[in-house]
Amino acid sequence: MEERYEPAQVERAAQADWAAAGSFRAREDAGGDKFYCLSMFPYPSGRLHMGHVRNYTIGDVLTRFARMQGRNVLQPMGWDAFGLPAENAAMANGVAPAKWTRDNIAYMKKQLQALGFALDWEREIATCDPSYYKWNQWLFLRMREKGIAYKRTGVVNWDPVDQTVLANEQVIDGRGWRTGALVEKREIPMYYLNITRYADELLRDLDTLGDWPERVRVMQANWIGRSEGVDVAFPFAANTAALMGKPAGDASAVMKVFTTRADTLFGVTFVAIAAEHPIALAAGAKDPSLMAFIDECRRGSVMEADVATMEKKGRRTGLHVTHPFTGEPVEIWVANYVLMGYGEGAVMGVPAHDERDFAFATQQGIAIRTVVKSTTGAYENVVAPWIDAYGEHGVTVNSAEFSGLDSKAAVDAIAAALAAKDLGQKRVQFRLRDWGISRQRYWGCPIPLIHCPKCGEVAVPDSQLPVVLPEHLVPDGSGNPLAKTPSFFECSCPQCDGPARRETDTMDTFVDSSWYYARYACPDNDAAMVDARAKYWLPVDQYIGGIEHAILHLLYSRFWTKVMRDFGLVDYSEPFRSLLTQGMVLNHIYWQQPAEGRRLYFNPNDVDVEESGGVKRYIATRDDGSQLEVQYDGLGTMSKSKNNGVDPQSLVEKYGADTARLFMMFTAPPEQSLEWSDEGVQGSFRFLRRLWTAVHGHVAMNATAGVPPALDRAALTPPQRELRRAVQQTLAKVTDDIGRRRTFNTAIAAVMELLNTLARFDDRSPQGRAVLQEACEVATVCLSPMVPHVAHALWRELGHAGTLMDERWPQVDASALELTQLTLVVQVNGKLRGQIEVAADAGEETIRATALAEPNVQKFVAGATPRKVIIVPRKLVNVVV
RNA sequence: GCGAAAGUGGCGGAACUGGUAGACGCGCUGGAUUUAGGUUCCAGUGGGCAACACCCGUGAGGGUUCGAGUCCCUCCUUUCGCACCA
Repeated sequence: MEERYEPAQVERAAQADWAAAGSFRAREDAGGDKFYCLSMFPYPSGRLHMGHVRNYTIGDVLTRFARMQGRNVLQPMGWDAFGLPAENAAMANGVAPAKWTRDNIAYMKKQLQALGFALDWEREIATCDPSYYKWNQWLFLRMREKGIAYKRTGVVNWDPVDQTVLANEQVIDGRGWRTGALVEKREIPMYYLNITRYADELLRDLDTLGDWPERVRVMQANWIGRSEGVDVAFPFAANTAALMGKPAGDASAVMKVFTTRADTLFGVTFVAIAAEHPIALAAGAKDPSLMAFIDECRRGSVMEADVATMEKKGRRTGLHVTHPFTGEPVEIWVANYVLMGYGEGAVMGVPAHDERDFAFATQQGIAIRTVVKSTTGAYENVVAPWIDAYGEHGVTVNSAEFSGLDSKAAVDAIAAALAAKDLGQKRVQFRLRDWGISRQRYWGCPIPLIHCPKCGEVAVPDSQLPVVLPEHLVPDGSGNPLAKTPSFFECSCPQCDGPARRETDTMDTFVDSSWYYARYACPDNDAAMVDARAKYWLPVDQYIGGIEHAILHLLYSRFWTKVMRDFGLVDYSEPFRSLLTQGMVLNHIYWQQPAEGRRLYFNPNDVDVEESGGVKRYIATRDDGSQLEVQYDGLGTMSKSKNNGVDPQSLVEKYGADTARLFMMFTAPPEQSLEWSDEGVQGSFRFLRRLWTAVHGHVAMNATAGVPPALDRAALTPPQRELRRAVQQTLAKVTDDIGRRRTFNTAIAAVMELLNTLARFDDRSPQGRAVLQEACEVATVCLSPMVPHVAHALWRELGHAGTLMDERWPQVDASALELTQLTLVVQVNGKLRGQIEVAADAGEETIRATALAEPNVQKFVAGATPRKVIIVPRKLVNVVV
C-alpha cells in the first residue's frame, strides 16, 4: 500500500474498475426494490459550476447508499440544451448555438465523469436532439386537440430599436440590454397551455407529497392561490354607456370585477382599470392627456416585481359606473397597478379596508368609507383622521340591509342579493395563470403548426414530426432568425397543399424540462414518448435540485405529468415522490464602478483583504498585474454576472474529486446555502489524508503481525469494548444521517470523531487489531457514498477482493451499544450544577438520592426541601427548590 | 410590494421529540518535528474572571415553562421566488 494518499492515481484506478465492471448501468430486470434517483439536469453553459457539483454529489451519495442497501438504482443524466445563453454566445462569438451547445456538452460530460458520479450514461439525453423534442411537439398537438393548448394574445417586453421581444433578464432598469432603449409592453399572439384547468388538482395533490419540503408545498399553494370570491358587475352610468356604444341597462353594459371581500361592497368609492382596458382606450381616444398617461403605463417591463414596487399612479376618466345596490355613481380611474392580464383588468376600490386602495385614495383625495368594524375592538380607528386601512374581517356597518353581519355572512348575503339582480355570483378564482409557451426565439423546440391563407392554422401531421430546427443559423439580436429563413418557414399546407407559412415561434424551455425525467426510462424509443420500461422506473423516487426551482419548474412538471396521465401515457399523478431542495452555493462579491459603463465584478480569487486599524481594504489584482481597490458587497450566489464563481475543474485537478465532494457534503447540510471557503477545502483534503494514513498504519501493522483474527466479542478488554462501541455508534449514526435525515455533514463529522478516537487507540494484541480492522472497515464504508474513489482503494487495501460498491451496507451490532453505567446531568432550578454516575437500570429513588447527594447540588439546594424533582430518563435530573 | 425560508463563537456549522449550547471542521495561540517556509503531530481556544467555582451568552424586545437556540407574539436583517435566465 502506498504510504501517501495520491488522489489522481486512486481516482483513475477506481474509475477504471467501475467502467470495466459496468457498475453504473441500470437494468429493468434486476429485480428488487427500484430506486430512481434524479438530479436536475444542467444547462450546458460551458463548464460545471459548484452548484452542479453540490447537486450531483447529493444525488450520488443517495444513489450509492441505496445501491449498497440492495436497491436496484437508476441515476441518469442529460442536458437542458435549449435556451437563451446559446444565442447570446452566438452573438458574442459568431458560433452557431448548436455547435456551442454540443461542444459544451462534451466538455461537461468529461467533468461529470471525472467527479466519479455513478451515472448511467447509456440513457443520456439532450433536449436539443430531434429524437427528444419530437415528443414535445407530439404532445403539444394532442393538447391542442383537447383545447389544453390554445392561442390568444399576451403581453411581452418589446425593444423598439432592435424590433425584438426581450426576456425579463434582458431588461435592465426598464431598458433593453443591448440598445438601451426604453422597453415597451406589447401584445402579441401566443400559445398557452391551460394549466388553470388543473389548478384544483395541482393544489389538492400537494397533500400527497409528504416527502416534499413543507416550504415548497406552501410556496406552490400560495402560487396557485385559490380564493373564493364574488364576481360583481357595476352597470355603466350613462356617460360610460354612451362612450362604449352600449345602451344603458343592457346586460353587456357593465364593468366586471372580482373580489374576495364582497362584504366591503358598500365601501367602494372608486373603480380602477388597467391602461389597456377597453374603456381606458376609448376614453383616451377623446382625451390626449389621458392617452399620454396610458402610454406612460405601457412603458416599463412586464415583470411583476417591477410592477408591484412601482409608484402607484392614476388618472380620473370622468366616467362612471353605478353601485349595484345604492345606485350611486362611482368614478372610473385608470391606474398603473391594475394589470390587464389578471382577472377582468379592473378592480373595485375600497380604501377603508384595503392597504393598496387606501394608499391610492389618500394620494388622489378619493373618499374613504368605513363599512367593517372590528369585533374585538382591536381596531377602532375607522373614522377620520385616517391612519391606515382595516383589512381584517369583522362586522359590517353602513351597509344598508347588510349591516351588522359578520364578514363571512355578509359575503354570502351580498352575493345572493347580487345574483338575484343578475349582477354577480360566487366564483372560485386562482392566482395561477395559464402557461404562455411561445418564444420569439431561435434556439428552442419549433411549435409544430402551419399557417395557411386558405385553411388557417393547421397542425403538422404526426407523420411529419419532428419539425426539425435548422442548426446552422447565427442570431444577431434583432428578431427571430427563423422568421428570416425562408427554407424553414416556407412550406405547403398539409390540408390543401397550397403555399403556407410555418410557425416560427419556439417553445419555452420549461416544456423540455417538464418531462425529461420520464424519457430516461426509454431514451431510444423512436415510436413512443414513453413505453413499458417507464412503468418499471417511474415515478422518480428521489428528485434533487436547487431551491430556486421550487415553484415554476416543479409546478410545470407536475402539470405536464397530469396531462400525460390523462392521455394514458403514464399511470401516476405526481412525477417526484420525494424532493430535496439544495441550497445555493455562495461566494464573496467584489465590484468597482468605472467612470463610465457598468460595474465591473472581480473574482474573489483575485482579491486580497488588507486590514489596518480595524479598517478593511479590498485589493484586486487584474490580469495585467495592476492593482486597484474594490468594494465588498457581501455574499451572493455564485454567478457569471457577479464573477464570483469557483471552477470545480481547478479543485479536482489540485485535490481530486473526493476532496471536492467531501467539502460540498461536509460544509453545510444540503438544504442550506453553502459558503465557499478555500481553507475548508484544504481541511477536507487533510482529513482524507489522515484517513489514508490511519488505514496505512493498520495495514502495515498487519503486514508484520499477521492478519488479525476474527473478533471474539466475549473476550474484549474494556478499552477494546469502548472502541467497538464507538465504531457501532458511528455506523448507526451514519446510516440514519444518510438514509433518513440526509444530513451528510453530521455523518462525516461522526466518522471524523471515530478517526480521532482511533488515533488514541494503541493496542497491538490480536483482538486489539481485530477491533481496529472493523473500525477501519466501518469508517471506509461509511464514507464511501461521499468519497467513493478513496473508499474503493482502502477497501482493497483492507484485504477485500471484491468491489466496495457491490458490498452490502453493514448492520449495526446493537449489543455493542449497551451501557452499564450512565452519566446524568443534574440541574437545580434549570441551571446545570453537576453530573452523577448511576447504573443503567437504577430506579427513580436511587437517581433522586444520588442527585441530591452531589456536593455542588447540595450547595445550591442549601438545606431547602426540594419542591419537585424532575427526572428525564437516561439524560437529566432537575431539582426545583 | 407579495409569497417562502434563515439568523448560534473570529468563520462554516452541531444540538433530531422543550432537557449538558458550541459536536466536527476552519482559523488562531502555544509546543514538538523541520535548515527555513510549508507539511505533520500534541495541547488550548464563546465572553467576563486569579479560578475547574460563579456570572453572562443562540439577531432585538416581550411571553409560556421546573427548564427555551428549539414553542408563541412584535420587530430587524439576509437569502430564494415573482410567470421570457435556467
